[in-house]
Amino acid sequence: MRPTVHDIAEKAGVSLATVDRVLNNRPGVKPKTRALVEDAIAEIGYVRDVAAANLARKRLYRFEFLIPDSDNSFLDQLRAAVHEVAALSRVERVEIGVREVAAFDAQALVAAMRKAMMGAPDGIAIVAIDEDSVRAGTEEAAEAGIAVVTLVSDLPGSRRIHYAGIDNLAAGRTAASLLGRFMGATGSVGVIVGSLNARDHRERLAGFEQVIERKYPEIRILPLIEGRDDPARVQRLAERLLAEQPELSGLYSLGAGNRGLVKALRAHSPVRHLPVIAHELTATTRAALSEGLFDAVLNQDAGHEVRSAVRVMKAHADGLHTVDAQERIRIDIFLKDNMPQ
Amino acid sequence: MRPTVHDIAEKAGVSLATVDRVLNNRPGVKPKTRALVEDAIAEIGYVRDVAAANLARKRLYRFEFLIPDSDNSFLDQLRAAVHEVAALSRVERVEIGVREVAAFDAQALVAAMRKAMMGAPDGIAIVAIDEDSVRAGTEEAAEAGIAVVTLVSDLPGSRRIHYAGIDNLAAGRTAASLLGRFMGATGSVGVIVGSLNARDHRERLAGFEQVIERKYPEIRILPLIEGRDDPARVQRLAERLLAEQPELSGLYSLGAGNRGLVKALRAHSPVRHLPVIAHELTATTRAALSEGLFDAVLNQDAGHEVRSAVRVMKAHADGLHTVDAQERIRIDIFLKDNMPQ
DNA sequence: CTGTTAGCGCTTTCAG
DNA sequence: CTGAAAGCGCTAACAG
Repeated sequence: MRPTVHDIAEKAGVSLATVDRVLNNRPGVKPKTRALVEDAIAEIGYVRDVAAANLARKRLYRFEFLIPDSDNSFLDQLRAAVHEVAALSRVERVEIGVREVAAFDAQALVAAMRKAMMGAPDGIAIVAIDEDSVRAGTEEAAEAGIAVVTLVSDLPGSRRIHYAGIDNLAAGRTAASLLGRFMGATGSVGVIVGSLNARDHRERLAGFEQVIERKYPEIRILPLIEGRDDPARVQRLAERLLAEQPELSGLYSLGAGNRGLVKALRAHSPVRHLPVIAHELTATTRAALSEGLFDAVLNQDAGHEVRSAVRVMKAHADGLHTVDAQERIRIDIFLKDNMPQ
Repeated sequence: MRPTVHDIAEKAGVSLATVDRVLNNRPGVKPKTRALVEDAIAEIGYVRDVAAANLARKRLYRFEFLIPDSDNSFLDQLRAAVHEVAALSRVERVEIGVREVAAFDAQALVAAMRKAMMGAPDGIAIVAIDEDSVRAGTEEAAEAGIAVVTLVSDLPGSRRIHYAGIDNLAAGRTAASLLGRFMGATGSVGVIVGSLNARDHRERLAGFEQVIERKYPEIRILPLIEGRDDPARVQRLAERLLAEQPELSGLYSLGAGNRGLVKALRAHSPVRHLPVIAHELTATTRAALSEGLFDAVLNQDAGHEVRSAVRVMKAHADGLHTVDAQERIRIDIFLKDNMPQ
């Protein structure tokens, strides 16, 4: 049997209460006694039974998820994932709140963070916006002992305890590497971004350019198209591109709004096939893969991200460690042939 | 507060003991009383606190992992993953045993299963061999109330409760799809298998052939090379292939023993680059990717597989459900540009 | 500063 | 067939 608090108490010749005080380093223990207990703990190789502790403590973990209110499929998945985890988690003493926040609005995000902090939760998960006001908000939370986890888009240089999302630089590099090959290492490639204010989009672009320049010097990157993740706008701009750039021989859509792109391509595809790589496996991109309109889709699994965020915040609350490999969010590469289901 | 057994007892007008008997459907309760309690449970929306139950019960989950004794990097990873999980799990009341089994030997596997069953564990994880004797062994275990999970290689048509591994057919298709493009949809492709007695290898091959035939009719598949997952043998056969097949324009290594392949390619690569796709991200394949000798590596994450197997067996033991999406093992596609770390 | 005691939600003897 | 009571490993008043 694993040693228990009773064993420590006996070995150290003190009461359970004192052991508990030392274990949870609460004040009111004479240094000498403390040392006595600590020695016993070490010698005996005690590990706390977190489940029993939580039971006695009636511990309830409370986390707040702040999700942008943008209307795109990936965020729908993210929201769905949060709600699913929330439902399942009630059984495990975790209570998850979800708040919608105006998208791409640092002020709104910080305001939402402050509001969330009022409830003194154990942790807050945010889709970060890369601005100093948000860093300051994170700092405030950290100061108040509230763990902040960034989701999907990171906030380097802040006191967030974890980033649950993919390496967007690597994603951009991967897209370039695949697309370069699909294009036969030559021709002109169009790049559709959402907004360069979003850090994840900037990073994808940087990674993409890096590899195209180094590895495919014969490929020319056409002037960027900013689709603002808006299907209608993306469609209009893509149609224009397809019409006006006869030498176009590849397309990388690194943001959202792919519904518009697919419409434009569908009208165009009878003319000639164009290698296309996009992000996030949604109903739209999935269909495009099946039809052969898209050649690859890079994906981040929203479910994994949310579960990982919860695991990390919970471990943090318990002062426990996490398995790094388990928390690394992968860049999934989907082709027509390995789509799930 | 969530309703507890006390609430049920009160509502049904019975004692805790009776509630417990009903909850764990143990005998010795008058049908009428049982119904009374069941109604109360339903009405009140009770969900058992598994942690508290386990504490009271001093529950200990015991699982046995039967791992082939082959000497290859992937199995090393798998073994390492089992030991890592074993170490971490002691804290969570799960005790994991590991036994080595002669590789590719159905008899040995069944014998090991029987031996493992003697200890009456809650579950056994096996790297299945696709033979009826193993199905029978699984049946025996199921009969004895021991859950069997297949790891890495599945055993369809058996009573295993779960398969923790990738879809090897899809993996083969994916390899074909990528390699076909990398080869420019034309030329001759060599395929190195481990052994066609292994179901996972057979399936990868089938998926590969399927896509090459349908999608790349111009590509010719050369006669199979059986490397038996043995580096030395793979090297010899690969060297011969490279020397004797001047029209060779692509290579798919779907088994292990890639160390030998890399040596052969390294000697060959100054001559001309050959698109190569292999399986499992190990030190060898990782280096080959970096060097540009391999173009892509399809991977299954041994850590995920083991953790998933444990989660599923544990949930089964508790009569709980699992999140399908979480337990699906993905086919990771690694290029030079998205290798982790 | 330290110890006693009564639980947390559930299971399990042991009587009746 | 049913119930009372003790206890799993830990925490939290409340006394001293």
